[in-house]
Order: sequence, then structure tokens, then C-alpha cells
Amino acid sequence: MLATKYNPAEVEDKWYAYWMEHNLFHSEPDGREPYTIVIPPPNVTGVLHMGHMLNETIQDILVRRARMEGKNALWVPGTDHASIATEAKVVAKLAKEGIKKTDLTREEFLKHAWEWTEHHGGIILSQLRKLGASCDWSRTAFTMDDIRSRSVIKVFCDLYDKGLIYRGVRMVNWDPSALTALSDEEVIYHDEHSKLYHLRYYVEGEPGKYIVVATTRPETILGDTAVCVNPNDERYTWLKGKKVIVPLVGRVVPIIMDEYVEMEFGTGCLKVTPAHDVNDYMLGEKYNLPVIDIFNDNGTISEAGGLYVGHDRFDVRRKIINDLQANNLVEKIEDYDNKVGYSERTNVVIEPKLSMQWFLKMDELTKPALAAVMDGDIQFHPSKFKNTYRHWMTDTKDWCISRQLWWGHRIPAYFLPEGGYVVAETPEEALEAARVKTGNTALQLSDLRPDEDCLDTWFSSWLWPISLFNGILEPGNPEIKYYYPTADLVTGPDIIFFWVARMIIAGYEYMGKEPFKNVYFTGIVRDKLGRKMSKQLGNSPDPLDLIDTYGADGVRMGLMLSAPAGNDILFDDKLCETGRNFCNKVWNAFRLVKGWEVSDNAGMPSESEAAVKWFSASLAATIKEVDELMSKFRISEALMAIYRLFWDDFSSWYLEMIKPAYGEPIAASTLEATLRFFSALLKLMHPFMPFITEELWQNIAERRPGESIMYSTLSADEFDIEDAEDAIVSMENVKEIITAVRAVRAQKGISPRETLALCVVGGEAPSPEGLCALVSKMANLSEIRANCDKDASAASFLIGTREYNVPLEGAVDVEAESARLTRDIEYYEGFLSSVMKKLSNERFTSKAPAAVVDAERRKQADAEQKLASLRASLESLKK
RNA sequence: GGGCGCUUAGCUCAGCUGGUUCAGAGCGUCUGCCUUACAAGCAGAGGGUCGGCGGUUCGAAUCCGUCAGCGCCCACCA
Repeated sequence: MLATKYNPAEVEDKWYAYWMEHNLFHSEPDGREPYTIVIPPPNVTGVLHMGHMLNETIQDILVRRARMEGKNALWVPGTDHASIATEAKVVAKLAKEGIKKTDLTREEFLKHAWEWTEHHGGIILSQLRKLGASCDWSRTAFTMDDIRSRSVIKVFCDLYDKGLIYRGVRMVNWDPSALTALSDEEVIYHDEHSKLYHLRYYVEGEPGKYIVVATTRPETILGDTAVCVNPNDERYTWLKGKKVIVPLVGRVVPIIMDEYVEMEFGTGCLKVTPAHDVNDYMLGEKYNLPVIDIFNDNGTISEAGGLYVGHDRFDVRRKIINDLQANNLVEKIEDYDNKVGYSERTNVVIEPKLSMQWFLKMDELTKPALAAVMDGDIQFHPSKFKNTYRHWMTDTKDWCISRQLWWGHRIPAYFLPEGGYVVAETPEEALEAARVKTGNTALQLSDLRPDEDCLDTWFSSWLWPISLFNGILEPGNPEIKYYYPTADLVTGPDIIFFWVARMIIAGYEYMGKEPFKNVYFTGIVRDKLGRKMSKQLGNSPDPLDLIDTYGADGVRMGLMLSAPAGNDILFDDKLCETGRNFCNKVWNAFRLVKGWEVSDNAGMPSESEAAVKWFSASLAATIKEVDELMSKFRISEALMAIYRLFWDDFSSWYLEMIKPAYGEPIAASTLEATLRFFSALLKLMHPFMPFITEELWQNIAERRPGESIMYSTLSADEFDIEDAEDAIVSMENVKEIITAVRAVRAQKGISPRETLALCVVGGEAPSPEGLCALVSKMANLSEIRANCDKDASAASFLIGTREYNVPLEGAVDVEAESARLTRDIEYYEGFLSSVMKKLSNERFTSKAPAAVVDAERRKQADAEQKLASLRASLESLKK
């Protein structure tokens, strides 16, 4: 006998092992329609958090559904090398051991990094198995494995050959902690309360005369090479052609005039520091100003700064203000709110810095990618993200793809002894190219100096849907032809630019086709108070603990029950409890059904016949509804529909309807129908809760070795019946009668075990006979009397326009009953008057469609009939 | 500074092209029940001026305007 409580721990590992043993997640190209999902590769050394759980659960639901629809479903797993993040972890680990990165050679460092990766890598993927993820593990990839690495290098060379990649000195976002350049997308701006410092710049040769310049970054005066004012600013026309002295520094710099300066802002004077501000850099180029780089890579003041050399930039800010004040060079200091850019990875303040970097030209590449989304070749769910996407994709700045890091794909550029460089996929090809370029056939590999930098992590992940099928190295191979384009991508909107947009770009550039048909954007998982989950707050539950407590199916359900697309989900353990309880409900329903004795010679009772007919229709309707909802990616609504179908319709109504009396056997035909329903319900639930459904499906009938619910199919047609609508409507009526009788019991405190009689006032009993019998059974009635007279001493209720009486042994509480009737009468009088108001409005009857007017007339008739009945009840009660 | 989105029951959210599937669902709450599948349960019940104001319309949660609050994205004003 099965335990009264479902124990997921006993079931889950067993079935995951079974699925693996029989290779059920594996896919090979064949004649079936493909359905492909590529996993957004998590950081190779990361651990599973709630965001992953949500994401991977959705992917698993989609891929399992596709598999059950008979498609050749493939979900490819893999991990990302996460250049900056992983390198930072390795550096930190080495630091603990007293090793500095700078003391190691590149090769030594990479050895440590690979060791770290091997030691910590892939944990996250094994955690996914606990969740039930049906990935084809034989295809597990890594952005730095051989195929993916060579793909990246090949693409780099190709884009270089096409003239889309160039190298140059540009103002980039510099991360002084990670010591690397970052792309614009890796900078996060925060509002900050800062100060606006008003500093005095004395005019050269005119003692006592000064102008005031406002700045938020006083330390950058060390790099000032001009002061700029607007030529239309009459306050400053006298400055034309003059020079000013940079305070403290003593450098004499020219006044330049450019309309770029806003007269209204600050004092209307702008200090120009070409090395440390993008706009200033632009001015510097325009007016040929010297560029003084006052910072070292780590954010300390460089020799070129002249003062405070070696001190950190933020210390210098404080010191320089003190020193300026001591020299009476500060006019005033005011509070000022501005935005400050931080590194997405290391969370330090970004320093705009001039440096030599590699860039990818974006303007041409983005065109087909923008059109694909705007024209609907790729669908975003929810579609609101189309706007965000369009905004970014128009006027996209060139992508800074080089990083001053070692952990990643090394840029395949080789510098020549006499200057210049070549780009090639291998050192050998580079040597060949170098010999051709220089005309020096004696050139050796050792003469070439490979570029030290590596590529942005996203420069490998943008190829993911292609490189996973080796479509870069072997274009047109059978796998890429079969699996590409993939079907659905599930990811967070936070990486729409980093990843989604760039995959679309690469898809069109290298495959001439979109990389996926649909993008489903999940929300962010927050705690129940709406706060982001974080280690500091300690509000992020460990997914594996949750699985231990509630079972994987329970956790999956908990997550999905409140995860509308694109909306953040406020996660509460309580949701998993709901999921676990549902699993238990399913488990116990199964126990009930499996516990029945079967009678072969009994025919199906008429009430069971009615129940089977009704549930068949309901099931078909829900299957269709779920199909519809899933096609729109309304996953939590689909799950809710299934939840209600199983709990309310199947368990609370259907099973109670067909349940044999205690100790009695069930008709074989009824059981057979019920098992068919149960099996269908399991299939419907399987994508959401794979483990318990497999366990029960395997127990519901004999299965062959290797057979699995994963590959079973389900169609609404199997359960569609001819007069489905009627079956559902008439059962709704019956359920209302039953509920009303039960309510009478609850109000009067009558035990469910005590039988009652039901009288239909001036009407027939429900028909056909099966439905009538169901009312008796479910409401525990001794009899149903048709065409009765109104009985004032009975409890009464209205279903539709029909009145029913339940004769009671004890006297009715006349007062309470008449109060209730009066309340009802007042309600229907109000209702009727609002209906009459509409109907007497000539503009309504003349302008509204006939169907709507008819409906109002029906409302009127119904309400009048109900009122008559209620008034009669009240009358007879008073007698 | 620009753009997008949200505001419906105590909580989380549905509500499509205006009208009987329009005021819904789940959870929570309340009242009975340890009824022979399940107390991780059963039966029953209550709960909302659809953010405010104005407009269009015979009719508005739904369309338009406006105000307020919240959230997100983008942007080089020191």
C-alpha cells in the first residue's frame, strides 16, 4: 500500500537515473520536426540560485511539452567561462595564497584558472539534474572548449577581414579594479549625492581677475588643458584669446569657445580634461589640445599628474579640495545629484580612459537584426521589450571587444617587429601572413608578438546557438541544418543587449537566419517583500534546500504558479508548499483509484455514466485551453488551469461522483474510464512536474523497460464528445444544486451523514436519470420529489429560476429566513430596476445590437420570475 | 532629460476587439468537520467605488485626456 504522504525523495532520483539510463534526453537529427532550446550558459563556476531555477524550469517545461508533441526535442546545456568574473575569483584565490597575478606568467596563471574551473566548474549543471532538467548532457558544451574557442577565433578573423573589426585609441570605460576596459553595457549608472565644486581659475597676466569653473571631479584639474565657454555667453566675451591658470597645478591653459558648453549650467565655464572625459576628449580633438593622462591603470595618480602621485583618486579628491581651500581657490561647494558609472562586475567607479582597444563596427550588423524583431520573425514575450530592443539597436555604438584579461579567448593578432600587425586563426597562418606582409621570408614565429588581450565574454556567447552545432567551423553540417534556427530562448531582460541582441546579429551574419523564433523574458526573482535576492540580505533560499524540503516538483510548481512573463516574481517558500500539497493531492487521488476492488460483471451505474461524460468534456476543454495558453507563453495560467482541473473537477467532483459506496467494488468500465482520465491528467501535468507524473504513470499500467511518460502523447480529440457543451452546462447546474444543499446543511448544522429530501417546486427533477442520481449521491438525499408545492417550513434556494425546498425536521428560524428572503428580494429589485432603466432608454434599445438588447430582456424575465418566487416564499413564511 | 510599463479582493495576479463566462483565480481569512484517498485534507462562507478627476458612448475595469504614486530602460550636460 502506498504511503498517505507523497515522498519526493524516494521518487525523484530514481526516475532521473532511469531517464539517463535509457538515454531519453538525447536527440539526433531525424525526420521529425526539431524543437531546440539552447541554455543561457551559466557562469562555469557559479552555483544555482533562484533566478536560474525559474529560468531552467521554464525551459524544461517547454522542451518536455515539445517532446510530448512528438517533436524531436533537444535542450543543449553548457557553461560560460565568464571572463571577468572567473578571473577575479582566481585572482582572489591566489591572493589568499600570497600569489600576485603580476608575479605569474600568462601560462602559469591560466593553469591556475583551468584548475579552478575544473574544480568548481559544472557544479551548477549537476544541480540542474536535481530540478529534473531534461538536457541532452552528452552535448554539454563550454564557451572555452575546443570547438567554441576555434569558432570565436574564426569569427574574429572573418569580421576583421570584412573590415568590421578595427583597433584604435578611444575613450573607453576603464575598470580600475579588474584593470580592463569594459563595453558600454557593462557600466551601471547609479544616482548619487555628490558635490559641485566651484574653483577659481585666475586669468594670466591680470592679477586678481579670475573665472569660476564648476566640477564634480576636482582631482581631474591635474589633467586640464583648457577652459571652454560658450561663444554666445556675453559674460565671458572679455575672455576671448586669454589664458587662465589651472589652480594649484599652475599650468597655463587657453580659453576656447564652443557652443557645446551650456550657458545655464554651473557657471557657464567648463574645464577641459581630454584624457578623462568623453566630451572633453571630443573638444580636445577639435581644438588640438594636449592630452594628459593623470591616472595609472589602478586609479592612482600617475607621474603625468604631477601632484599626489601614487595616491588613490578618491583620496586625492579630498586632499585637493583641502589644498585648494587652503589656497583660497574654492569659490563655493554645493550639493549636486548626478549619475556615476560603476563596473557591473567589480562594482568600482568606472574611469573614462583613453586606451588602445579592439572594436567591432555595429551600424551595418544591426540592420537585419533590428528588422527581424520589428517584422516579427522573432517574437518577444512579452512584446513590450520590442521597444527596448529597437531603442538600443538604432544608433548602436561600436562594441569594445578587447579586455585586458588572460582568462578568455586570446585575440588572434600578432605584432610585427617593425610595427603593424597581422590577424590570423593560427600562429602558423599568422607567420605566413606576416612574411607576405613584410616581404621578409626569414621571419620566425618568435619574431611575432601575440596580442596580450582577450575577448569580451559575450563575443563567444553571441555565437552560442550556432557554435553549439559547430555551425561556424563546419557551415552546413547536418546538425546545424537540422537544429538551427532554435525554437525558444528563455532569458532575463537584463541581458537583452549583452546577449539576445548580439545573438540575433551573429545569427544573421553567420547563418543568414534568426537564431530563435521566440524569446521569453522572465522576471527577476525577488523575495516576498519585493527586494532583490542577495547574499548580503540573506533572503535568497538555497534551491537545493528547497528541493529537499518540498521536492523538485513542488518547487517547480511554486515558482511557476506566480511567474507571469516579464513581471518580477515575489517568491515565498509558501508557494512551494502549495506545490508540494498539490503533489500530495495527486498522490492520494492515485491511492484512491488504485485501492478500488473491481467488479467485472457490474455495468456502469447511470451516475458514473453522467460523470464520465461530463469529465471527458471538461478534460478536452482544459487540454485545449492549456494548448492555447502555452502557445502564448502564458505558463503560469496554463498551470493554474491544470491545477484547478485536477483538484476541483477531478478530485472534488468526479472522483466523489464515481466513488463506490464503502466496501463496494467499482464497475470495470468506470475504472477503465477513470484510469484513462488519470493518465491524461498525468500527461498534462508532466512538463510542470516530471517526477511524480512519471512515478504514477509507470504504476498506472504495465510499462516496457525504457518506456516513459516523457514520450507519451495527449490530444484533446481523445476526450472530445459530441454534446460537450450540454454536458458541461447541465453538470454545472447539478453542482449548484448539490452545493446549495450542502450550504443548507452547513447553515443548519446538519451532519453530512444525515439524509435529507429535496423538493423541486413546480418542476421536474434533473434529468437524465444519471444526473438526478448524482444529486442524491453527492448531497446525500433520501429522495428527490418533483412538482412540489412551496413549503414555507422548508429551507429553500433558487438555482437559475427554479426553486428547491429542503424539508427540515425542526422548525425553520422564521426570522432569519425572512431576513434572508428580504435581502434577496431587495437585491433582485435593484437588479431589475437597473435592467428596466436600460430597456426603457430608447437610445439603448435603438443603438445597441439586438443580441445585447435580447440579453437584457432575458435578464428582466429571469429577475421577475425570481422575484415572484421569493415574494411567494416570504408570503408563505409569514402565514 | 527622453522612452516604456504598472496601479483590480488582505497578498500575488488574470481580465483579448467596450455589452451574461464582468467584476474573476490562487493564496490567505472566517465557520463547521480527524467523513473509510488526502488535516499537506473536506464542506461552506465572507471580501473590491477596478489609483484620483474629467471626457467619448445608449453603455467604460476596458477607449481618450489629465493628475498622483510605483517600477524599468536609455541619455556625454561639467
